Parts: sequence; structure tokens; C-alpha cells
Amino acid sequence: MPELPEVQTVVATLRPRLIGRKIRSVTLSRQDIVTPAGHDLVTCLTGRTIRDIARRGKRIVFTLDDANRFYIHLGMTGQLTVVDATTAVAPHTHLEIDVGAFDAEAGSRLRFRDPRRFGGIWWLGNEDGEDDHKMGPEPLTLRASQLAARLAKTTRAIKNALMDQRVVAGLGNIYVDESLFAAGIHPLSPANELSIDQIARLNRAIKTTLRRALRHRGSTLRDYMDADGAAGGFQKLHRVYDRAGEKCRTCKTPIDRIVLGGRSTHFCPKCQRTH
DNA sequence: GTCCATGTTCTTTA
DNA sequence: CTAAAGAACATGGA
Repeated sequence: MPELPEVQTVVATLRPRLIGRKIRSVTLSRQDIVTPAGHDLVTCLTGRTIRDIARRGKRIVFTLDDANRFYIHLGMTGQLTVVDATTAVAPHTHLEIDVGAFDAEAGSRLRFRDPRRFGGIWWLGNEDGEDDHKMGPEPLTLRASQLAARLAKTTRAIKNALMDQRVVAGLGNIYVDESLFAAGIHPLSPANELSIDQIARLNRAIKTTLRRALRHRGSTLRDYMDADGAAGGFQKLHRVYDRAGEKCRTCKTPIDRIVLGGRSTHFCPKCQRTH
């Protein structure tokens, strides 16, 4: 579910509900969602206060009052919600954190559920983490020169390069397809053969696409919801993603679908001709 | 039964 | 050795 716009929307809805709240108790019903394996997450969390919640790439990074940090990755089907304690616990809920009473008498619970379990919780500790040094720069503040330098290093198709979190952090299948359409670039174009103009256009397309998606609180295809349980609305505005066979909103040509890097890739063969 | 799915990582191939 | 392609992971819906 979650690419940058979805993850950032989750963070924005978590923050007012959790920052400053003390963790009263923790229920971890599956140990195997925690990395490193065997880490005693329950003990490390209980009694702590949540100081900050931020996004880095597709990661949701929590900072505690003792300076320890951990992050949650939503994988494909992960959901992080804050609900009233009386709300029924959905199947595949792997972690529940009691953050105490706010306005509801029964108190609030932070719940992490993830049917496919591609997501999980990574304990970072209190080191000034070079954990994310392998991660690429944030696309919303990326400069065209930076993007150009990174794309010059690979012969892969631009679609595959942009999906790589070490190149740019936060893009996934939806927003790469949408950004390439907005830039008029064919997904098979070799990354290192794009012109300076194309890269500048791509960099702008990525930003405008992500900002529009953020304004609509992300895309809900199936599972995605924010921390309040609300779905996103950007899926209605997709120009190519999941629109194979439908008419291009610009030129009426049927949207094409190919498989790249094992993923569905959607594009307009007329608007995205170059490669 | 089949195929497909918003992601990442490990293995295999060139 | 490195880069790139492919498989695997787990569950559910069409």
C-alpha cells in the first residue's frame, strides 16, 4: 500500500494522537515481525514516552524519550491505526500499544496489522544511525543535478532505477508510473541515456505527482488507510496506473501494460514514446 | 484451481 | 568481482 504519499499521510495522522503519549503496555502477538530477531521490543517500549514520529523514505521512524528509535515499514498491506480500546481487534493485528486515555474513557490503542507480513518493526537503538546511509535522497527535495548523477550510474530501465530505494527513497510502483507519464518518458528508457532536459522534467514530474497525491491523502487500492482509518482519494486521479486498455486522459490512446522488474508497468505509448 | 497485488531481500545469471 | 534479472516471502481477492 504505502509509498511516500501514503506513508507521509499516516505519519501526519499519527503525530497528533501519539506524540507526548506514554506507553502503558505493549502486546506483541508475533515475534517474527521484529528485527533484529529476538529483540525484546516489549520491554524497551513499556513505560517510554513517544517524543517524535517522522518519515524517511517509506519508513515511519519513532523516537522515544530515552533517545532510542525504531521504525515501522508497512510493506504491501500494513496498516497503522490509532483506535479506541473498545474497537474490535482485526485479524492479522500483530502489535498493540496502549497509549492511555485521551478523551475516550477506555483509552487509545496504536495497532499494527499486516496480513501479508512484508512489513515489520526494526529496532534502531540510540546510535546516530548510519542505518539509512544506503537509502537514496528524498524525492521532494531532490535536485535535478543529484538525480542526474544517480541515474548516470546505471544502464537499467528508468522504471527499474526509480523503483530502487538506493537511487531515490519513497517511490514505488504507482508513483514511478505516474511520474514517468507526467514527464513523457518511456519506462524502458535506459536511465543513463536520459538527456539533461528529460531528467529536469522528470524531477519536476516526481515532485508535482507526489504533491498532488499528498493533497489527496494518497491512493487506496485495497488496504491503505491512514491512522484515523480514512482511505485516500488519489487513485481516482491516476493517469496510467492500473488503467491498462483504458484511454489516455491526454491523447485517448489505450494505456499499455508491460512487466518490468517483475512489476506491472503502465504507460501511454503515444505520450511516452522516447527510448 | 489460476493470476495478481502499493515491497524488499536473497539468489542466480551474465 | 559487479550489475542486473529473477525468485521468494505470505495472504487474500477476483
